[in-house]
Order: sequence, then C-alpha cells, then structure tokens
Amino acid sequence: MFPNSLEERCIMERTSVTTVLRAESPAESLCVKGWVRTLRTGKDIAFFALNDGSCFASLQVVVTPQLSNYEELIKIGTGACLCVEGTLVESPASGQRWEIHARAVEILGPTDADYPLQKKRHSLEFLRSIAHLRPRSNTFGAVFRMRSALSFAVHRFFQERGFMYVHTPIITANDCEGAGEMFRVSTLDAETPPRVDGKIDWTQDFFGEKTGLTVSGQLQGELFATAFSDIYTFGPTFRAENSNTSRHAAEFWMIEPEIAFADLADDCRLAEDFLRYLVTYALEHCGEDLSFFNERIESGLIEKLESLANARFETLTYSDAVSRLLASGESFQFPVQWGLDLQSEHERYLTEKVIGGPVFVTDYPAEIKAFYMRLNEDEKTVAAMDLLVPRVGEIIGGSQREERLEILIQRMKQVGIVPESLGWYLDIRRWGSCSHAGFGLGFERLLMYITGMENIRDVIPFPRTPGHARF
RNA sequence: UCCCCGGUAGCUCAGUCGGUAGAGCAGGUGGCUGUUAACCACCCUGUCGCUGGUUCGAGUCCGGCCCGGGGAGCCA
Repeated sequence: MFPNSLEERCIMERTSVTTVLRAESPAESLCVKGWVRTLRTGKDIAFFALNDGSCFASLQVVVTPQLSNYEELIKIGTGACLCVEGTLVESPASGQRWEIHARAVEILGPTDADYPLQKKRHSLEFLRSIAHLRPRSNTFGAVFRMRSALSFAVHRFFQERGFMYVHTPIITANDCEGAGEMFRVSTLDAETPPRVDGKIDWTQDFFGEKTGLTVSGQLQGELFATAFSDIYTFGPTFRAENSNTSRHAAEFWMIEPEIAFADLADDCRLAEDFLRYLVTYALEHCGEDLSFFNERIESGLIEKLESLANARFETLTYSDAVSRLLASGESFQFPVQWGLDLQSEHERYLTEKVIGGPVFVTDYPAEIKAFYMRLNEDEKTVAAMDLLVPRVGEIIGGSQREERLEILIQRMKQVGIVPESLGWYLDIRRWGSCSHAGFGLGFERLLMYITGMENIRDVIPFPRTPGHARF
C-alpha cells in the first residue's frame, strides 16, 4: 500500500516507549511509534515528546533540519501520530536520561488546530466531555494503566490461593435481590406490549419471565462455593438507581469472593489479605503512575497506601462502635443510636479518630442488613462486616451467610420475599448445606482509593450515569 | 430525587455600582534557543447556557428551563 514507507519497514520492529526508557545502553537503530504530547520547534532543532501509553513518561525525540521533511515536521500539532526511526543516545540535557535522534520521521496521522487536548492542564470535567480522547492525557493514562494492573492483581491474588473464577450471569430473573433497582431486559415492543388484565404479560417476553441486568453475582456465587469451595466473581454490575453522586455509576465492576467452610472471622481475614495485597501490588508495580497521583491528585497518597499496607486491621462490633461514638462527645449531623445504620460521618470518625487505621465493624442489627446474613445467637444481630478505611469509610462489605434453611425462610418472609421465588437458592441449604461467607468490593471504589481520584466517572473508561451513555 | 454552587473566546478564568467584553494558554505569522507545560513580538478568536421579564440600557437584576460541580438519600 505504501511501498518502502518507513511505517512498513517499522512494523516488525516497533519498540515501546517503556522498553526504550529502560534501556541499559545506547542503540544504533530502533523504531518507536506514538502520539506527540508536547513539542518545541525552532529553526535548527526541534523536540517532540512522544507517548505511546506504555508508561507514564514520554520519549524525547530530537529532530534537526537534516531530515528532508523538517519543514513539514515542525508544523505538526499536539496529538499527531508519528513513526520515528533513529539512534538512542544518552541525553546531554537534564530532564531525561535517554532521547532518540531521529534519522527519519513519518507522520502517520496529522492533527489540526481543532485537536482539543493542549499541552496544559485541563479540568477533569472537560476531559470527561471528550471521553474518547482523555486516555491520551497524563491523568487518564495513569488511571487506566492502573485499572488494568489492578484487574490483573485481583485475579492473581485469588488464583494464587486456589480460588475458582466463576462467570455469574449478566441477565437474571431474580427480581428480589434487594440490592437496588434493576435495568429491564426485554424484547417486548415498548410501544404496545402484550397485556393481561391491563398488566404487561411478561410470560410473552424473550425469557418467558421478567428479567433484568444483574445487581450482584453473590447468590450464584454461593452456589458455586458449595461445589468448588473457594470461588470469586469479577464482572460488570448494573444499578438503575437515579443517584447522581461522585461515588455511583449505573455500570460498574464488582469483585465477590465466596468461601465455604468459613465463618465471619475467616471472611475478615480474607478481606484484609486481599486489600493489603492490592495496595502492595500497586506500590510495587505502579510506582511511576502512583508518583503522579501523589504529586498532582492527592498529596500524601503514597504514605496513605504504605500505612495501610503495614497497618494492623482492628475489629469492633457494631454495638461497641455505637458505644464508642456515643462516648466520644463528638457532635454528629446524624443521630447515633443502636438500631440505626452508621452514616458516612460515623464510619470515618471510627476509622480515623477512634481506631486510627483500618477497622472491621461486625455484627450489625438484623433489621438494617440483608436477609441472607447469618443470624447470631442473640437473635438480634447478624454476622455482617464492613471494612472501614481512613478518608473513604466503607470499602468492603460482607457477611457469613445463613446456612440454616428454616431460619433463612423465616428471614425472607420477614422482609417480604416469597421463598418460592428463590427456590434454587434455598436448595443449597436443603442438600449438603455448610457454613460459608463472602464479601463484595466495588472495583471502582478501590481504584478511587488507590489513585486518589475523587469521581467514579474518572476511573471508568466510558462511564454510564443517569442521562449519560455516550461514547 | 432533594439541597447548595456554577455556566463569559477552543481551554482555564477575570469582569467593580446595570453603561455595550478582557487576560493567560491554544491557534496564525515572524524571531530566537539542547529545549523541558521553552521564550520574545505581533495577529486572530465571543449567540456572555437557553428563554421570558424589569430597564433608556442587562454578562451583571428577577422568573422558568437546560447542563455541569459539590453535598444528601440509596448503595458498591
């Protein structure tokens, strides 16, 4: 197509910027491809900062008028895509160790004056409005490299421990999981759906019943835990809540391990190991990106993460937590009283002031927790746990599950769920039931904690929130 | 969904008491430089979110709507 073009000659031997920057010695000839972040041009010399996303740093390309297309090159704009072939040498100037002296530069994709990204600081809101271009910015480059690295770390943690990865369904007919509003999945004609007695006849829908997008893989996860002992899910989750906050999205990714032959203490130990592993992984493998977040996004971030990685995780019962809050003398906006759920301000006070580190709050009143959590001996509380960390509050929520059939049925009736509608879930308790436990971690909330980003939309490649499904 | 704040050039923002719109960056032209978000000079850039109203006159004051941000609720 382009015979003898530089691009064609380079295809087999492109070197990533991250590889080039890790070089031990100079190289006579190599080829890099990427997008121009900033450029400084002059009559006798020009500098391009070339970035290919393989790492945070850009590679300095030095271009001189000896190149036949020099006049054309110094007219390119930020964002142009280049193929550069040249010599890798140690940089004589400060600011970078290596630079490439170009022998040939081909403009693979030019830009024009309309290219929205400039070599200046943009607001996160503006970048969000051009979600298709923001991965080329420093901040989002770092965020999405981090997202990829931590996804891998999640799998590595569980796989190293012999957990089985299970794909729970995206489409589900469980309308009573109680975890939030579901998106409807239907092939019925929205204009004129079939009706019986004025009501929509879902039996004529694609699946023969009312279905929606999953709000949690936990129930199916429990099934697999009672066959494979230790399992985890890690997949997309959907909530149709009209909540417009910096911490909620309509589509997000959730991690839900489920372990058989385990009680609440085992569950807490797993959650502690997991969080410590992920934070340590980030510190060990994402140093360059973390330094950027530490400098530009959240000052003190690395110190916060190191402190968590080395912290002792305390445990406090809900009853003790309420007593400690009442005894603190602190005036809170929301009331503290046994039986009421802890508010965000209470959670942060507990982890930041009372404990001064990560803390599990356990054994909540049954009335404020889900039906599947195991009823304690006192018959007032359930074996639930929330892991609270400084600056964020709740980051993990889990429980030991109710494995006793009669008690589970009773709890379902109390909260208005028809037991027959979840017959398949009850069957676990009917045949070969065993104690089991698990927890849920919102992947984006973890990312927010580790990167310091304050809006959930800024850690999702293409965020979906009420009124927004563009790109 | 509720409460608070905001919307001015491509971007970030200023705009006094209501008197007819401005700076930096980006873009263009030229100069200069082993440069580091380079620098210097000149040039270009506007439906002041939309819509009604008050006024001789509205970016500025008032109502409605749209969009964005923060907080709350719900939760992960």
